[in-house]
Amino acid sequence: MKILRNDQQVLEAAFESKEGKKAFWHTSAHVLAQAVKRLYPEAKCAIGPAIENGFYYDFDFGFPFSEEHLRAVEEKMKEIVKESLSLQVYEVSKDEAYAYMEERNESFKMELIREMADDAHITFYKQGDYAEFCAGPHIGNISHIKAIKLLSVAGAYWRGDEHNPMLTRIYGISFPKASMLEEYLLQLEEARARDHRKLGKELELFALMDEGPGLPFYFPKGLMMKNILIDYWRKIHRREGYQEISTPIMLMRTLWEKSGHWDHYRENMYTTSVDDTDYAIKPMNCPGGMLVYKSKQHSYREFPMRVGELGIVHRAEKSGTLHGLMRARCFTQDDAHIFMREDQVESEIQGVMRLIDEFYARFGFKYEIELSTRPENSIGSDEEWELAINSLKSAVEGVGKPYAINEGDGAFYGPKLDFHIKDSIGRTWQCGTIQLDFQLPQRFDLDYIGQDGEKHRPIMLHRVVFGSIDRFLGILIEHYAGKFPVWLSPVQAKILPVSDKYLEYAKSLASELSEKDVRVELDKSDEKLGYKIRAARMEKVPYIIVVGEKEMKNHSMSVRSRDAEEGKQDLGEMDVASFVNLVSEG
RNA sequence: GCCAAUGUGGCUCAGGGGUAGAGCAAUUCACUCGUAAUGAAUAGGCCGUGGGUUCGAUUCCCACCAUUGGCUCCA
Repeated sequence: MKILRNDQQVLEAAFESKEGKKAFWHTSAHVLAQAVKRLYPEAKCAIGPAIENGFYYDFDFGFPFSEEHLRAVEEKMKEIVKESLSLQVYEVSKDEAYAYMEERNESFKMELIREMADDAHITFYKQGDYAEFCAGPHIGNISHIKAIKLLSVAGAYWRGDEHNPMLTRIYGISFPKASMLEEYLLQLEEARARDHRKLGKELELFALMDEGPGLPFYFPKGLMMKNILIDYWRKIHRREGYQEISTPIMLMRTLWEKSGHWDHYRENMYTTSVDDTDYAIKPMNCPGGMLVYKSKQHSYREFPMRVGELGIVHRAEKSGTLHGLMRARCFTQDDAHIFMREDQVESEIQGVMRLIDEFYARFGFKYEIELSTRPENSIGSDEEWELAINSLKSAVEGVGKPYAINEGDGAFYGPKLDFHIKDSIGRTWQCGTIQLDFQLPQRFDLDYIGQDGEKHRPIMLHRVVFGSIDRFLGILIEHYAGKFPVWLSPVQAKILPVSDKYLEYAKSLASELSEKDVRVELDKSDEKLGYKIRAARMEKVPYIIVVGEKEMKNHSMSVRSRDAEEGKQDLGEMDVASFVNLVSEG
């Protein structure tokens, strides 16, 4: 066992744990507040917790807080840390605590204290001239904070409520070692290099234009990828017995009134009017799907009836929330509605779970499952909710997957299972969901003829696997950092003639490969081979094909793989058939 | 929607009250080339949009639009 020799080593060891980091960052947040109070005594402190990566503190400065102020605060923090102040802990009564904050005019702190029990003993942490009440824990001395970086300034509502005043939130991170900060900043850079908006532009996949905020334009390569994802989706869903429909992008107001969207979702819908009739562009596919179901009578013999729709939906998301393909105003959902009898619910849910499992495995995604239960403002009877939650539970448990319960986070019309995928740099994204819905079948008065010859109401579930295909593509871009697997690459191979003399041969090779369904591109530029290779590598094309004198003579090609790091980039000379094989294996 | 920042050729960015600059990309010419950048030349911008201040604005001020980082929201 390693023997720890001094405080700093103990601290560094503690920093390895989640709790250790939390204490370290929480203390850093206090130092941040201390620095702010020294520079701007009039500033009011709100709250300042440790977060997953670092810490933040909310202040009311009473003036616009800029990047320059941020740098000044960071410098002040570094100064304070050098004072090597120890943290003192003591308890005071509620009245004493209140008096202390009142004296300093800390109105947010006062509000927090007012809400505490009258006989509460309030713990204070104090370092030098700065003290505040806090549950802790903290590190013993601020001198352990060897590296500090204040990362950004942001607005944040007091207590997270948009009706409250907006405070200035300062985000920062700190470490017990300077090298750890450097490493962290490198990681941030890596994440930025993967940003799907940056790669989307560089790889010519998609773009967002000023003329359509949140409305993505797909370029040929991006649409190629989207279509590949759709082809894969269709193949698997056909195999699983899904039918596919398409419903109009715009429908009359009366439909949306019936579905409840006109009342509950109006502010997110784009509307228009034609011949004095109101229309809405669909924010969801379900109501259209209901009309398709109702267009004929159904029998229990058709059940479970799985109806998919790759529907384009539009939602008027608030301007500040838009984020590339991840949060857009227009996207394609891979929806499906499954109509069934009560006794089919569990096995249908398991079927969807297997499908999701297969899909995510295709991309190497690990995922976690969350079960969201009844929220406060919900509709439906207790029995319905109980049945629905129990079916979801027993379905998940039957499959043997672990899951977390997210109490009260279900949709107002039913509980749901959410699938959170984890990408290659550890970030999680909510994609798939399975939701039971009692509301729409009722609102649309859906029925089927049962074995007993009577009419019954079907049970319906909504489900998506990709969620939004566009968003999923964005996640894939970041997950693979643009180095897509061969089957997903918009260009699988790029042909580089050694010089113009071999251009004709390169062209004939290109059409030969295209005929064999290899997505191939030809570099016609009059440049040296080294230049073309560099260009092709920056495009992250999986295979680079070089053709010159030798290849022309042998009717062959020299293939080089994108994976140069492992020293296996040169795959040597091969004929068309072997290359086509190689590509189809990838 | 709210807080803060940003907006300069296709891209990445510099500049700055007197009418704009680099690198890459593009085009042309020469070279016809064997595994990460051949050389030279040319062209390309109403400095996000609209107002204002000024003899003069891309630069300063205001409004708007879009983007970025957050908050809120995310049926």
